Parts: sequence; C-alpha cells; structure tokens
Amino acid sequence: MKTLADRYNPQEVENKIYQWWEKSGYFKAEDKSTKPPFSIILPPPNVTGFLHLGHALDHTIQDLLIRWKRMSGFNTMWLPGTDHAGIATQSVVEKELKKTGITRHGLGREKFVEKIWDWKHEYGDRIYGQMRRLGDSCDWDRATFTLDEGVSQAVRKVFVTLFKKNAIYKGLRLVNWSGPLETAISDLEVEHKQIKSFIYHINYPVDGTNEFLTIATTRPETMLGDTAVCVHPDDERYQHLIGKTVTVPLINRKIKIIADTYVDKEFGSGVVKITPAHDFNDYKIGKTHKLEFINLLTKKCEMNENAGPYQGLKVIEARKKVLEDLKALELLAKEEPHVNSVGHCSRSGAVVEPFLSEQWFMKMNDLAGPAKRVVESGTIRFEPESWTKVYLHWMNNIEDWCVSRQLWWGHRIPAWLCADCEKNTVSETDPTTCEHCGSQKIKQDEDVLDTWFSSALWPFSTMGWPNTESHSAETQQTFYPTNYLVTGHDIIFFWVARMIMMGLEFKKDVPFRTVYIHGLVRDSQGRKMSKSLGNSVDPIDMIEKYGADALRFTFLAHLYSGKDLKFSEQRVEGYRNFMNKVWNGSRFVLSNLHDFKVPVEGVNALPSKTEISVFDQWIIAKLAEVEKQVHDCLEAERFSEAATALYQFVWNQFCDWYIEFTKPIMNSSNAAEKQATQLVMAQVLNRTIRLMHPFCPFLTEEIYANLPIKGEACII
RNA sequence: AGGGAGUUAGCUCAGUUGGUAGAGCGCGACCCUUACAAGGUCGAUGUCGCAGGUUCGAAUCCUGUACUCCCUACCA
Repeated sequence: MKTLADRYNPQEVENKIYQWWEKSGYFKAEDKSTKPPFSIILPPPNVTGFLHLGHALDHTIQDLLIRWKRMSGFNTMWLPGTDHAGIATQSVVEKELKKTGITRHGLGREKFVEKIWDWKHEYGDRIYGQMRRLGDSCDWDRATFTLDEGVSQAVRKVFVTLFKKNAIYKGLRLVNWSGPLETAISDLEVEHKQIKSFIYHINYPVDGTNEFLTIATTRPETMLGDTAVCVHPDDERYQHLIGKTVTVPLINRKIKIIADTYVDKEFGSGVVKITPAHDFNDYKIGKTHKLEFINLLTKKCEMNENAGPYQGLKVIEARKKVLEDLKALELLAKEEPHVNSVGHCSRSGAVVEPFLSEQWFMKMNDLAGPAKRVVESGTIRFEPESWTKVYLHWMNNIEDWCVSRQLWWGHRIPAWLCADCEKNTVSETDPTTCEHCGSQKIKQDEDVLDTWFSSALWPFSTMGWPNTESHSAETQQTFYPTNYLVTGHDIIFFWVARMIMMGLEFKKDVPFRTVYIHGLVRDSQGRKMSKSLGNSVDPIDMIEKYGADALRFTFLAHLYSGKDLKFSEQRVEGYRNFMNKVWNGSRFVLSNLHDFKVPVEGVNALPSKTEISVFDQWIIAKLAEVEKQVHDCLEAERFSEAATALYQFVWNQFCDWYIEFTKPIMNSSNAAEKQATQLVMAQVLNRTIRLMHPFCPFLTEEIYANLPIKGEACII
C-alpha cells in the first residue's frame, strides 16, 4: 500500500477519478434493466453560459440523489443538456460582433445564425467541463441540446398538433417589446426598477364647453395615441360629461369620454386617459369599450407616422417635446415628482414598451385544468409544500402564452404564409405548396419560438419523443415520468408549469413526481450575486481552492427547506477541513491494517459481539444509527440534516473517540484482539465512506480505492 | 396593494409531534499526546423580535404588534 499524504489534495485526485468513472461507464443508464429506474433530467443551462453557484447548488442536489439511488441498486439516469436560450445567446453573440463593427442586419440572417453556431461549437461544451469538475455523474451519451434534430421534431409535432386543435393561433396583441432587440419578450425578461420621474397633469378641452378635463400621466407622449378618456361611472363631478368628447391637444383628435369602474375616483383627478395600444390596462379597457387602437411606435421604439410632427423621435425625445409644446399652449396644469417602477429589458437594459403586434399564442385554459389537478391530487408533489399555493395561484390566473419571438436564433415557427390566399400552412415537414389554394408562393414565418417552448417539452423530447423506434420507446417506457425536478422557485411558472401541461397533453402522464425547489444562492450579506456588484463567486475558483467535495458539502449542509443560502467562503474552508479530517481518519485506519487479514467469511462480515470490546460495539451501534438517519433524511429530502449527521459521526464519534480508543489496541501484543478491532475499524470505515459518497464523491472514491475490504468501485 | 418567508450566541443558521437552549465559524486559555495545527483538550457567550393568551410547563401552539426580506401586480 502506498503512503498517503497527510493532507488531502483534491487537485491530485479529482480529475483522475472523474476520468476513471467516465471511462468505466458507471454513469450510463440502461434502457432496459431489471433494476428499478430512477431518473432526473437536468435543467439545461444556457449554452453560452458559465457554471455559477446557483447551478453548482442545483447540480449538487441532483448528483446526491442520483449517486445515492445508484448505490442503492437503482438503474439511474441523469440526463444532461444545454439550452439555446434564444434571446440571451443572440444578444451575447450580437454584442461580440459589434466589437468588430459588424451588425446582425449587416450580416444577414443566415450568416448570423452560422456565427451563433460557431459560438456554440466553441463554448457549448465549456459548461459540461465545469460540471465534470463538480463531479456531476450524468449519462453524457444522452446529452441533448435544445436545437438538436430530435428536439426540433418534437417542437414541430407539438406546434402542429396544437395548431390543428386550435390551441395555437395568431393574433394582434399588446406584448412587452424590447426596442433594441426588436422582439417581444416574456414577463420573465422584464425587470422592474424604481425610477424617479414626474406625474404630469394635462388639460384636455371638453368640446362645446369652456371646461377642461385634467388627466394625469407619467408618459405624456402616449397621449398622441389616446382614443378615450375614462371616468368612474359614479363620479358626480363628471356625470354630465360622460358621452361627450374632448380634444386631445397637439393632434386635435376628438375622443369620447367613457365611464368604467376601473378608474379610482380618489386617485389624481379621477380622470384617466386611455391609450389602448401602449398600456396593458388601457388595452383591456379598449377591448371592452371597442376603442380604436393607435400604434405610435416602430419596432425600434421610435415614434411612427401616427405621431404626426413627432415622427422619428425616440420615446424620451418625444416626451420632452410634447411637454414643451403643452407648456406653450398652457395646457400643462402641473407636474409632481413621482416614483414608479418601470419595466426594463433584462438583456438590453432598454425600457420595455407595451407594443401592439402580431404574435402567435398558445391557449392555456384547457391545458391548465389537468395541470392543476395533478398537483391538487398530489400526483406531483412540491417540496417545500408551500410552493403548491404559488403554483395554483398562477395556474388560476393563467393567460394565453405568446410563443413567438422576433429573433433569428431558435426554433423557427413551422408556418408558411401564402401570398395568394394569405393563409398559413402549418406543417411538420417543409411544404412546397399552400394547403389551402395550392399556390407555390409560400414563405416561412420569420419568427422563432420562445425558448421556453422547447423547454416545456424537455422531459420527453430528450428521451426521443416523438420517435417511436425501439430505442427511444424503451427509454421513455423506463424513465418517464422522471422522479425529481430540481430547480429554483424563480421559474415555477415559466418552466415547471409548462412542462406539466405539455407532459400531460402529449405523454398523458406527469413529467416528474417531485418538484424539489431550492433557494437561491446569495452573497454573505444576502444580496443577489451579480457582476455589477462584484460579489459573484466562481464555483470553479472554489473547487480549485478547496476541492469539489468541500463545495458540495457546503451546499448540502446548509440547504434548509427552500430557503435562500448565504454563501461564505469561510464555510467552504470549514468543510474543506472536514474533508481533510475524513482523509486523515482514514489514513490512520489504513496505516494500521498492514497485518490485517481479510476474513474468509466475506467482506461484510463483522465479528460477533462476544469477540469485540464495548468500544467496538459502541461504534458499530453509532454507525447503524447514522446510516439509518442519513437514509431517512435523504428519503425526506432533509439534506442538511443528513450532512450534519455524517459530520458529527465522523468527527465527534469516529475520530475523536473511536480512533483514540484503538491506539492502545493497535500496539497490543494480543493478536486476536487486534485482528477483531482491525476488522471493526476497516468495516466501519468502509461503510462510512460509502455512506458519505453521494455527498463527497471524489474523496470517498480515493479512500475506497485504498481499502483492503471492498467489493468493486465505491459508487456501485 | 395581494401572496409567501423570516426575526434564537459576535456572524451564518439548526432546533418535525410543547418538557432543563444547539452546531459551525469567530473568541479566550493550555497542548507539536506516534491520523490530522486544515489538529487536540478545556472555556466564555443568548429574558429564542415585542406584548398578551392557552398550559403544571412555550423558542416550539393561539392572538395581536414591530421590523426585515422575497415574489406577483402596480394606479393613471
């Protein structure tokens, strides 16, 4: 036996061990097996991204579960993948190109998409390398990218099927719009920031009288698109004006005074201007009162021809000019300072404008019903349970999903518009003629699908659906539904809910049984980690400094029921020390087994009680306790409790007491007594190491390799 | 505004059926005792946010209240 260094050195061990695991095929799942299945699909990280602490936490939990189940005799499949992340990736590559003076439009769609693929090929596997550093025991052969051929097939089949059921339609709607990116964006991509601004009170002359109606607004430029002003039906001040008209200053359009209970009599002047094409609330009013929708903006968010003299100005410039002109007309009654939260595009930083545009939508009501019921009935369980309420609340307020994005990177919408009959041909395979009139003048829709569309199909598209050849069929048969979905609470609606709906619709079964929601990783002061704050920590740095096992143990030991986790390096250092303690305890045991004879009874045989001392009996009893505790805690997803139990057993019981006890025995001349204790300590170490393996796989595997008592690899 | 979570030792947090307050880090003293100084032994530290209530007994249950945080929606 070689001599082991008196300090555990992760750098020397981790790479070597990981390569050996991978080469030996330990992570591979079997499509057909007599073992019970256990599967997890990894939430796919952004293909251009780096592994951050949030991923590291997320992956550690999944790897713990997978390794534990694998060691418990399950046929485990942990399927890795990456996401094309449409808007995020496109803007990253676009920014890079800009540095060399090239614009997306200058390059053209085809060339630009090629550039992104180049980028993907260059950096797409970077995150897989980082996952290996962490010890993720994924079945790499099954790694999937959301733009892979198989996934594309799934996407098309789902789109076409839903379209034929009238569950997907095209319509003119108000959406969040990012000017710089020239696309609709999802609510998730909108960040609200508190902005100090003003409320402007503007006088609208009432036609045929000398009266004014004073309206208040934070966005005066939108008045150019006003198509009504609204008062509360019970407001006595304005009863006599309902039904009359006012003239919008600057553009001199006559618009009606309408009444709706939406207006708060107490707020401001009690009169609201209605701009249905540029405000979500006004949009609803516009719909109910059948108002005209006047769009004021171009796709770049500049004022368009409907803005008259303001055409060509940016929103902010238009605002300034409108105010100046109002002042000149003495129609600006007053301005008050005001703080309100304004939506910003999380990718470009620009202010998000509500913008009227033609988009594809998915009807959600019919899909939501079953998805609610499986959670209500407990077929899908949220852990912690409190997220159930959040989920159901969202599902009860569900709205149709805008699935189209005006991007170039993503799954292109499988719809071909006919120039002759102006109808769409929606098809799984590229058509050559219009299915309505037979014309050949058809052109594919320019838009791509929201990234979350392909994400929603992830649990089964990764398993080969809709392909029915035997291999995929077996994979689905064995591993669908998966056992766990592990993710943060920020995407319960955007992702978790949609996977449930799609799984039920297309696989007739839930995509997973348990949704384990963990908290977010924050800095030691509880702030969000971000580049701009300079407080973000690179998990790879932590791994290099303290080892992957220490980082993993840190997460697991502080993972309490969905709470956010404040990350401090000091803590990683503490668990690094613990790893070293395990190392040295093992080293002591190993150094005392030189003359130990492995019993013929087998590797798991423990000496009978009569042959061993009370200390031996005590440590065996304690080991049994901690084994049960760890098992129970993992079953109940109480990871920190399991980690703490291990920590205390190893340090306070095995090292502090038991090892001290064995020292005189190891020096004893009584060979039988020594052999008995050697067997106990070897066996206890063996079982402890295996118990710890899902928590700190590298260290334990390295120790296991040196144990005289064992079967095969630790992880089996 | 609505919803959720939290308030326990200097710091970060445990404390699952109510029964004499716990861990890690940090701090103090002493130890190179043949696995480990990334270590060992010993030690100090808390009216468990505040106020009531239920109980023989409450950090734990109930009511109220203060403060903090998160999510969703934002008032023209």
